[in-house]
Amino acid sequence: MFSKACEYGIRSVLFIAEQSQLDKRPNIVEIAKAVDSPEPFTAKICQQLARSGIILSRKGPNGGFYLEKDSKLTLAEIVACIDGDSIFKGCSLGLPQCSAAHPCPVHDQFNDVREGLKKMCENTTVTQLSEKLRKGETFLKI
Amino acid sequence: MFSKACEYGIRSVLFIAEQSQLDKRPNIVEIAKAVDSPEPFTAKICQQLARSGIILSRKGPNGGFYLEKDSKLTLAEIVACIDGDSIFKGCSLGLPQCSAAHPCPVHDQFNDVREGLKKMCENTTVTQLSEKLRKGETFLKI
DNA sequence: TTTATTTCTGATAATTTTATCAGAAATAAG
DNA sequence: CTTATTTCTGATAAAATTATCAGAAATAAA
Repeated sequence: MFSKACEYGIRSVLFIAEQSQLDKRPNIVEIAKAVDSPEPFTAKICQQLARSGIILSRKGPNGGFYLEKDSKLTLAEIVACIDGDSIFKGCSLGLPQCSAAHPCPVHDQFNDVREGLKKMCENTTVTQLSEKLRKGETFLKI
Repeated sequence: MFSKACEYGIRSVLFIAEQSQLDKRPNIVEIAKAVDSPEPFTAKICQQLARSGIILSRKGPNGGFYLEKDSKLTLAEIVACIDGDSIFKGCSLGLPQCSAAHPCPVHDQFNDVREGLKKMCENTTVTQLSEKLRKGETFLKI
């Protein structure tokens, strides 16, 4: 459903969010270890997210990645930053011109699924998810 | 959401279904033209589908691809044949062990979406979709 | 001001997916 | 039986994604 980059990206942001709540600023080594992802690739992804302002970063000693204190970040924003919004918008059969007026054969069927996915991603906040993580109710690796 | 191969595969099968209803047996050249896909790549995909018994094929003059007369083929079977069932089953964050007992942070949220997608694909038949296509209510290219 | 630490940047490599090609195997039709 | 047509098979090429690496830029701390 998502690219590997996006999977690593979401996992990384959730870990960063959890650590931010504890006033920590994990670096790439810690992040990659925590979410069990390849370190240099994860670095690329975090840099992309930081460049887009999705997460914040600080260079130098004791630096790392972190989130704004009252971040309202949603899953949808992370996905759109890494994979683009074709998963929310694009035609399931890859037709360049697919719309209600000129629908592909599965347009109606997939519209519901897609709309459900979109709404869910827009309504799910990172804070909300990292809270469960902190409580040990959910897991980021293995 | 789906791979290019799967998109081409679904489009091809829908065209084959439509033509089968008219007692025709389109060959690869006709299929690729009708669904606007690269011919050799489409051939590979149709061969894979034929090998799996999803569609039928006949070699030689006047040969091509076709469907059983009373085929109950669903979208789910095509997708599973080409992309596998990870879209229906796998963890959205790519964790190898993700379950209700050991859930990833988005397990519950995505379970609903995934379940909706699965049900829809299992309940949508190719015949049903090709019927609309035949009536000109839906389109396979551009 | 120097040093250690860390993100950031650009180049490169490996793998997977997408796409192409040539020729063998099968088969219907003449 | 021969020929033309078509699927089928295996090899190969191109592009995209995934992954790695080396060094520059920034910055906190000594």
